[in-house]
Amino acid sequence: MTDRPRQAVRTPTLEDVARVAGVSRATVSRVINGVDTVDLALREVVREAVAATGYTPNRAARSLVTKRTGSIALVVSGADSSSDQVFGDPFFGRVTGGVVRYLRTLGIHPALLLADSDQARAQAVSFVGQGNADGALLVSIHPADPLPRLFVQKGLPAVLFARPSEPVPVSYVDLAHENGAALAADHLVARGCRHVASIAGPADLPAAQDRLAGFRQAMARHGRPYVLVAEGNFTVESGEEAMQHLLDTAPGIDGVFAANDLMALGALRVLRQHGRRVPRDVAVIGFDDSSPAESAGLTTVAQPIEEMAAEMARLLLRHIEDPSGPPTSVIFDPVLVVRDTA
Amino acid sequence: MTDRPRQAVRTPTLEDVARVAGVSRATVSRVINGVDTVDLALREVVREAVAATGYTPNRAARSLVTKRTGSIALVVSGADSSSDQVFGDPFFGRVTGGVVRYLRTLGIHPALLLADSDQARAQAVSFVGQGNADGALLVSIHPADPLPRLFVQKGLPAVLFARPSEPVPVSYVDLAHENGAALAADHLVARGCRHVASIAGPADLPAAQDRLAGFRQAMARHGRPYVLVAEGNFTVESGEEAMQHLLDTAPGIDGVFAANDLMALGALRVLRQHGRRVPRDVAVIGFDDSSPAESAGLTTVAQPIEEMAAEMARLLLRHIEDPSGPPTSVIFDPVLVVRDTA
DNA sequence: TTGAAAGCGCTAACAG
DNA sequence: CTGTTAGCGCTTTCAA
Repeated sequence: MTDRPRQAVRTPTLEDVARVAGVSRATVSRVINGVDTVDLALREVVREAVAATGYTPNRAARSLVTKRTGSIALVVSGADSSSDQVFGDPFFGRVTGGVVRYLRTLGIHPALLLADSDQARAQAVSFVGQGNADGALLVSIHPADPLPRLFVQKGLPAVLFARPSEPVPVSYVDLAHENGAALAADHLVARGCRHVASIAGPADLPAAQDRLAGFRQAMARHGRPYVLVAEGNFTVESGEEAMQHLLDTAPGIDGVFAANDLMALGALRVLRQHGRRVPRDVAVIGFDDSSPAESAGLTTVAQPIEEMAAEMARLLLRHIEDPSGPPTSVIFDPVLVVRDTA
Repeated sequence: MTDRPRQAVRTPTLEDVARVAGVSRATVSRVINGVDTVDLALREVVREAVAATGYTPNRAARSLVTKRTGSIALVVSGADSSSDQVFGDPFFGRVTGGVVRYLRTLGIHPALLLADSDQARAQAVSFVGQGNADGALLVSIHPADPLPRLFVQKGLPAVLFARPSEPVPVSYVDLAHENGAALAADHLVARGCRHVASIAGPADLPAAQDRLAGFRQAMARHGRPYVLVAEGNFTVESGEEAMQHLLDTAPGIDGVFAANDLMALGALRVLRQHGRRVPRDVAVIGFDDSSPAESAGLTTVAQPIEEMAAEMARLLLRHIEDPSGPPTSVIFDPVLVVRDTA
């Protein structure tokens, strides 16, 4: 209690630990970094010294010599225009939550960037290019986002959420969209639906195409090679129009699979306007398990977003660890969430 | 085209710039950092050398000597339990967006932390305590969050969104809740409402209290010193119950101000169940301008969240710049968004 | 006004 | 297996 340091408490350094432990700085460094060529006894001594001094590595100093920052960037890439509310989007929210929760177990906290213009994209690239982060997690709303390519071209470690629409040699996590659609198909058939249709998403979206293909294949397996399809653009309105069109074409429809929840919700509305009871007359299944789906009681196909986000981070860390490793993709299986509409 | 460097392109350092400019490292450093004791001519020479080399400061090296990181933490502090979806919350989304957009103009990208447990809070504190960030932006869902105090106790720069429920000597931005409530009161009165009631928020929430007080005061100014009040807890259900209670007590009600949108939505539902037409029979105003309010066409009081977020960042940066400055608060004025319900 | 030199705290050869 | 030594790239006295 008598000999406090004269000045404001100086953060302990390696030097201090070394002195307390009676070894050299290098040895302490080795112990800290888990190099296993250190005598077991010394290891213990050092550990105690670390505890005694309350030492924590200085990241700047370490970073200066290792050329690594130990942190990563989470780049959220909305559409260039309507990106006003990107961060409020529950999808981004869940991805972000998954990433943050996983990374903090490793003591790392991602830097958040928004890439909603060419300038912002350039900024994001140079942010990690200049070594402010060791790599980037890229979460785009648009599969044709130019950002992935920019990172790959500079040789910067990056991992995407969802396969890009144009092939880029980069790691990503994605959903087995076909399987999700198959889940919906199986459920509809099991319910006894005999006249099943699908509201598909935009043709330029890989995910939308996969969902449609998966649905068709599954229906074919059930002996229904032909499926009536109307195309929407993932909005509620387009879902309404598509449903209207479907009804005009085939009034006897008793099952609908929409490629996303919003369109399913639109379909629901039109169906009810036409006096169809859901699910009794017509069963409806969406995709995404978004929050409107939940509040509307929509049966839907869910993706394990948080797990996918964590895996994304894991992949990136591995890439940073071993930059020569090949691009990898990890595909997750969806789950059917049965609620009131099917 | 002939003399490329033999190895992978080395990032240019101060040394390189100095050589090109024909001056010392120190001079370049001075120019970079805007020290104005440098000869104008030299200044120009250095600038050209910087441009020629494509130099960018190495943050780790700079940080090592200045003891500053040049980055800040954005700590999102949900309730300890139900924080599953914090990042999906549109409120956090807007705050985050505002912060990110403002900071990126300064080339800084916040590290995102989630403080949803004592351990996570400790981690957040030590993250900035150990110099991984120069300060923290604290966005709590709960005004009694212990986090602000933890930061203040350690003397770490922090700025809050919203005044804490217990006084803590810390800077914050907040809304003039009273004024917002007054806006609602004025609007109701101007519409001709004669029997006005309010659904208040939880009594332990400063904001809720301010809203109620502001509403009462404004009504008093309009010669209506007495206002019927029912208390809710900011959920839709509590809004329903409160409205039911209000209707039981005073069936002649023709105007309702709810302390948040969710309760207003609940009120709306009950009102309609009872055959009241809105806004003809009863006018309803909410608070927050949340997205459900928008989709429901609810008239509501909006806060300029993005601007508040930007100001929060500005305050923090100023604090980091001058740690001796006193805590400051900046209060923003709300705006009435008139939609269909009043 | 400018340069030389020290040193921030750490890791990584390289000897021993 | 351990210690010595040399920097990583930058800012900042201190002299000149």
